[in-house]
Amino acid sequence: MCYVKGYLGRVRADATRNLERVLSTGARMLADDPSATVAAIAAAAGVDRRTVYRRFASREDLMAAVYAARYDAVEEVIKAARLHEAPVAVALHLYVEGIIAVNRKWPVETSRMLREVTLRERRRRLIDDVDAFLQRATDEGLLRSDLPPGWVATVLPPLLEQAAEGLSELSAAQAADVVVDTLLRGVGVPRAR
Amino acid sequence: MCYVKGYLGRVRADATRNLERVLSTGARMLADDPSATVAAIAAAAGVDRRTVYRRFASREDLMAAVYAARYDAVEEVIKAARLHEAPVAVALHLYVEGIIAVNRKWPVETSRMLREVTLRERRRRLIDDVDAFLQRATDEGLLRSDLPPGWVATVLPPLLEQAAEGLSELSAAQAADVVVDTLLRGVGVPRAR
DNA sequence: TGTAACTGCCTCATATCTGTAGCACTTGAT
DNA sequence: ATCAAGTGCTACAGATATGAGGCAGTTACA
Repeated sequence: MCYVKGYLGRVRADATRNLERVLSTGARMLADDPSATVAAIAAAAGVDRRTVYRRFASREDLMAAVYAARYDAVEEVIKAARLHEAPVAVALHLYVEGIIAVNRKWPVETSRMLREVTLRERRRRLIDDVDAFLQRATDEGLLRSDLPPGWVATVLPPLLEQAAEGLSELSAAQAADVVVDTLLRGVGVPRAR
Repeated sequence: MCYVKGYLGRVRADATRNLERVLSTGARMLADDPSATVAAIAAAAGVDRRTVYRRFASREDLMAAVYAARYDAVEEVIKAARLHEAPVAVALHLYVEGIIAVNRKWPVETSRMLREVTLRERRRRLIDDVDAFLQRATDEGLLRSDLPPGWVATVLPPLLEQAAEGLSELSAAQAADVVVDTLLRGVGVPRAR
């Protein structure tokens, strides 16, 4: 169990700052190498290893906190994009732009399963939300309906991941333009028919 | 140094069979979890851990052999697709289908850097080959030229990876149809203009 | 059938990572 | 200024992974 949750007393400002540093640095390190040691993460965050263990009960717990931080951001993006009510074209663009930003801030790979049940449920819900949106986008005529089921849902996450790091010189909004454009229209030159 | 390389004496048939089992099983295991232990790989291959170490000088050496096996397959695909001479549309389809098959047989993630210099050079050369091909495809009017440089090259590998495992009920050729179609034309419904 | 190659199993040393403990010290809030 | 919260440092035990040695037993090939 993470020490931060449930802690209701007074917390010093530098303590929370250190904690955020550990979280964001940990996200970067774990994204780069999922088997990064706690010592390496602590060193990169400019913090003693012991300090990490004072905040997080275990390495697994730290990872869970990183995942949770990412899921927080993703849920906010989905909420802001109003995936199940906004016009599909608008929602898609908002979602793409938001997730690219999230991928840059929390670049962790969440596909690797984690023991914590609540996290897996959150992940499942997020996937379901996006699936439902893509279904709606198909029903409303934005997306093609002649593709293998789940193909767009499968392709979208890695696409957003590549956009986050591959289009690093572009802002999230600009990168979203590229992604949505190439996703919908493809990278091929339209041929006269 | 891998024991197999440079070994010129007589080799028993079951020995080479065991070696192939270790390689392919290792590829699957390492793809699933890059930090899979040698013991786990050996157990999954139905072989003693000691046997693995008799063939490969170290864990790193085993990984290098797996990478090399994948690169062998990729190079063969590139050669068969005649990336720098065949008509771009044909070459693209052959390449996509071939790499999907390779991804299914050798699902290892090669993006993680390895110490061995020769492997990095091979990787570099493969990337350069594909880059050159994509440039030719753009010059010849198959691919759009108004996209950020390198965007297609960035997107293609993860796309082929997802196709290999996401479209598992399709053959490599059928999956290639889907990939090429959605890559060139996109997943959006073409709008009247 | 005999021989050489190969394997499985048990063991061992070494290294590394995890998680915990105690103590001196610094820093922030009041 | 004082006190409590928080940190850095050193050290330690336990677990686990890496390689390597030895030996009996088995299997392919002549």
